[in-house]
Amino acid sequence: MKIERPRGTRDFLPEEMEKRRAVEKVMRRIAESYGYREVMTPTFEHSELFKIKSGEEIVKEMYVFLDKGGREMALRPELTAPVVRMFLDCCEVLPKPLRFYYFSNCFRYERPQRGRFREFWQFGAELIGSNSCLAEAEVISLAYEILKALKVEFELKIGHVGIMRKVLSGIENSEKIMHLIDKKDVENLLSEMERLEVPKDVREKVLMLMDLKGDLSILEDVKIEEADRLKKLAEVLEDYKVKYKLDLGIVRGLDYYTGVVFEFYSEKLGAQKQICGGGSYELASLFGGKETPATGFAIGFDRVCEICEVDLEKRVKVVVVSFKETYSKAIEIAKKLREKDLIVIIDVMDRSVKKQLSFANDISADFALIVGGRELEAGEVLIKNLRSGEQFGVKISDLSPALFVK
RNA sequence: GCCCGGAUGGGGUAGCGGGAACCUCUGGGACUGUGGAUCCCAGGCCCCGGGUUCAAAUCCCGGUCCGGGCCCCA
Repeated sequence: MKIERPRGTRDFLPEEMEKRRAVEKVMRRIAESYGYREVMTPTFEHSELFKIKSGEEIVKEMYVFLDKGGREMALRPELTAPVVRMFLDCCEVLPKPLRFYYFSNCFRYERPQRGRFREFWQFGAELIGSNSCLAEAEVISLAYEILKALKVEFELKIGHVGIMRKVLSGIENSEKIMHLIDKKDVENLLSEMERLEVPKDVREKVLMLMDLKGDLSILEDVKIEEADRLKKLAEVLEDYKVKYKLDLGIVRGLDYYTGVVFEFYSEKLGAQKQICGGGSYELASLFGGKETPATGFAIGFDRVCEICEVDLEKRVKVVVVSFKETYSKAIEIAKKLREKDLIVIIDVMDRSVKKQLSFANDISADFALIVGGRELEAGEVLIKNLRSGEQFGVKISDLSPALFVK
């Protein structure tokens, strides 16, 4: 019986890994250029951590298990909660603000489909300790620059939970309304507001705000304090040269969001269009720590990999071709060339010269270095350019990486 | 959790009640010191379990996995 890969997981072959690593490298470099430093948290946490953040129901969507001590654990379904937990465990006294980034795999027990897997990767950043719109703008700019550097085509939508919350303040059970607003489910929204006996002026305001989309000017007539915050944020984003679209219909029902919320979308994917999401939140006090404002985002790494373009690092690949009687010399030469940063591959199948060259061709090597007995007598080896077919002898003492330039 | 479609050598496909075929691939050889072409030899498959039938890759049921969508999306 063959053992199969678990549902919703993937194997990555070298070609794909090379792209993923290249993408990862771009993300890291940009995050670091903003002063963000990498952190890493455990693959699993007490399931309680995620329940506190997202509610009891998410247990259904998590990989939960009891450890041998009977503790209930969960494979992390996301990284914001663990990072905040880590912050409370050991970083509360570090100079604020803290700038962290992370890149790790996460696990969710969901029905897989395009762009959605049970094991997936998130790249994200959290700026902890500031609640200013300058902090929010920086975080948005970081996500924006990363996606731009990867040549992703996207749309950035920015909203603010405070505005809608203000309008709905005093209305009981407003989470459901917020949820329906986020879903853009107008029909059910109307009936729900009717059921909750929401005053007419509030209903009209909700519907009006929901449809407000566009640039700064849409906020002109919104006379709510929180709108001024969004306005200020928008102004700073102009300085960052970030192109965005305000959308007050983006809300999010969860209580820990405190202000700005934003989402990046790409039309190149299927049903799972969102490639990045984030916002300002206050989780520290939920987890039993001192109230601490923070802003962060998480990029769906797998989705971005599907639609982005990166330059792959090209290292010169050389196959050292040898004969039985020259094999030990070939190893010696291969060793030297590897130290000079070339990729050097040597036969381990006791193959004929023909097969070794054929193999070099199959793996798209750039050069073959033929270590032959006749040439060795003159202290030489042959370098063959596998693209052009050109071949010439060179003294072993003169072997330098410069000879292997495509 | 729900709906639709699918699963045939390592990869891509044909067959859709009665001989499992093709392309590619992998290893070796023709050619024992020179790759890409050609030819030869070898390797390996009907997703799993049950049922119908004289006979199942083929029809039926259940499961697993994949793809698309719904729900969800922290």
